[in-house]
Amino acid sequence: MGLEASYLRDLNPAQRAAVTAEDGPVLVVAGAGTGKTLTLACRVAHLVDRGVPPERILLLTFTRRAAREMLTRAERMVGNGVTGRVWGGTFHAVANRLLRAYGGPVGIRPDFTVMDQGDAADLMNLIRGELGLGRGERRFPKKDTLAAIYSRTVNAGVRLGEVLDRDFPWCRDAKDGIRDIFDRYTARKRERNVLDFDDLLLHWRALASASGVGDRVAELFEHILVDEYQDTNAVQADILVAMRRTTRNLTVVGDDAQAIYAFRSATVRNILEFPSVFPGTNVVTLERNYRSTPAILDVSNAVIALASRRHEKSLWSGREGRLRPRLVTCLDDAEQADEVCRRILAHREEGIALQGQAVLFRAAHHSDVLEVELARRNIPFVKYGGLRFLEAAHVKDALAVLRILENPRDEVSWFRVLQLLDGVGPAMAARLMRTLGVGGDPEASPIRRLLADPPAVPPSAGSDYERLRTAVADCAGGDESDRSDLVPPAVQVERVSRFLEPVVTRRYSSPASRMRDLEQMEVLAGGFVSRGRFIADLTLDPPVSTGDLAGPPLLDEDFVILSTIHSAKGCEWDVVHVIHAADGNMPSDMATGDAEQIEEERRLLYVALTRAKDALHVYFPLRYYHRKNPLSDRHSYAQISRFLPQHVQELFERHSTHVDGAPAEERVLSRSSSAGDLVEASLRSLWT
DNA sequence: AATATCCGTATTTTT
DNA sequence: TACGGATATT
Repeated sequence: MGLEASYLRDLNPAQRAAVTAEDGPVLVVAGAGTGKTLTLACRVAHLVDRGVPPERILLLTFTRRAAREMLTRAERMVGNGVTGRVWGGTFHAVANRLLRAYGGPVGIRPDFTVMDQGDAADLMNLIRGELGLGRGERRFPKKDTLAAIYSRTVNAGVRLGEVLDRDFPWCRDAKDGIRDIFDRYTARKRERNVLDFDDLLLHWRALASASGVGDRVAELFEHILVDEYQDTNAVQADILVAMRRTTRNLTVVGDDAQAIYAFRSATVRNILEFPSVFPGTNVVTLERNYRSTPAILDVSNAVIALASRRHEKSLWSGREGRLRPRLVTCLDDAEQADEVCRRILAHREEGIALQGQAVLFRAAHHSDVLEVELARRNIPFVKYGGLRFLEAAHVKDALAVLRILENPRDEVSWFRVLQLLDGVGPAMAARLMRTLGVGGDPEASPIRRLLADPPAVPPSAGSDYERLRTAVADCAGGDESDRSDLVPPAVQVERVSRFLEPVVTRRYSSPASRMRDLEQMEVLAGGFVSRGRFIADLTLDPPVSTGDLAGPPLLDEDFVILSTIHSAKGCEWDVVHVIHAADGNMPSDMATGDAEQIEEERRLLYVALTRAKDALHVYFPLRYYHRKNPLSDRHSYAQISRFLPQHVQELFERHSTHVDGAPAEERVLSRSSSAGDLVEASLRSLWT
């Protein structure tokens, strides 16, 4: 055995087997906290060490953040600056790059723009309106539903009828209309030179499967590595098969117990069937957990043990410590927020920085009350998941202006931009678009017409309109030919912000913080030389948070992470607080349709619990107020999550929040007015 | 008559 | 945030 790289010495035998596996297909089944990231990073380092050119390695991850992290770790191991040449990123980001470079032969123009989910929904809505659907006496699915049906249909490769029957039964009657919308939707994207997220995958598959160019693309890479394989869908699996037609060097890593993206058509079949799709697969299983204490692992194992499909591996902890996780019963959401804040501060007193702590929840709005409480106590936080930077209305407004400059045929963006003008609504916007020639003749130049021969607008819109024209003129480089790249993207964002400022002030609440977001956007744009690249990158890898209730934390400042469980995938913290562990929230009422959905919700709780290294707190509010009137005392009682039955609860240390010495259960009794169901509910919380 | 605007309500999870 | 429905404004 020759000189052994130092990074190999620190691995356990299973990890080392995965890292040093021979060429050919490798499946690494890696339980939570078993050093999966380390193993993958090591394998990249090992391949580079063995002489594989870094630019011939493709590392596919679930987020760009994950790719960056792994390549940084690999860089520390080999330390010669070459890992920067590895192709790393999400399936979507890599598709974007490959299609621009090699897509010609399959009919892709290199200057396509990328539409995100929201844009796709907007285009669906536009078409829905054109076809006059939804104006009849029967209800017709709304834009977000249409986008969801479409995405599910193409990603799962299942016929529309089946998708409707299985997942959207209430939309079955609208099938004909939906088909018409989908027809127009695909035609429209093609005309406008636009790809949505699903197209990126579909066209990559087509590109890789094509003869000729497909071979060239497949041969770009000697090795392909895929993280979070349990959360890939059928199209992504097809892409890998097509990309591995000449060499079979493919390493996939995943854990079927952590599959939480079935709603996006991901299927664990990809993992289960991998060895039969790629015969001769070397299967390595990682079962030793380095992350969590034994007590935390006991609870996590107990939760996943109840899954209907048994999982093969059982995690064991390599760590010390038997401090039990805490299960805390609270009176309500407010008291839960109060208690979480107290525990966060108590841990900080013990020396665990805020950065080492995270609060996890099922749905983005579950942290609303907590966010207010954190702000009140001046505890800084950053929220991941939920309303993102790109979903904020003012950011979409700015992006829409950039989009019409980039692609003057982008009618969705025109429609949005024109309605920003004071006194212009949908009808006036549509008329202006016709006058500018947005929808019609591909040769028409709406930008030129806007500058040279502007249509009349209502007096109220006058000053907005003039500022828009100034911004467009500045960004377009002052004449009709598109010399956009002469004006740096950051300057373009600044010009657009100037147009938007009065609009933002007039239309939105807290305009100051929104203008700060636009400044943030300007900073982001500073890293780009091309507007097109900036827009595509922003769409594929948006910044993760907005919310600045507690002020935007500076990089060197300490802050708590608030995150949806989905966004917490792959992360770990010293202390984890899981809130709203109530039935209806976990599992979500929205996901109790069939057994498979409920199983996914169970795995979601499992993912949340296994993020914790040293301490775990699970909180359960007893009562939920009805939304209608915050002043009224109308409320109902929750049950603890069905995934935490008695014998699992016994693995926790149980607590109730106390105020004036009375535990939450007793205060419910003393405060409540009507007896019967209240007594029953509060008693139930004692033994369920 | 066409639009704008206000208000209350419901909102899963993400590339 | 985005909708539906009601009312206000041009």
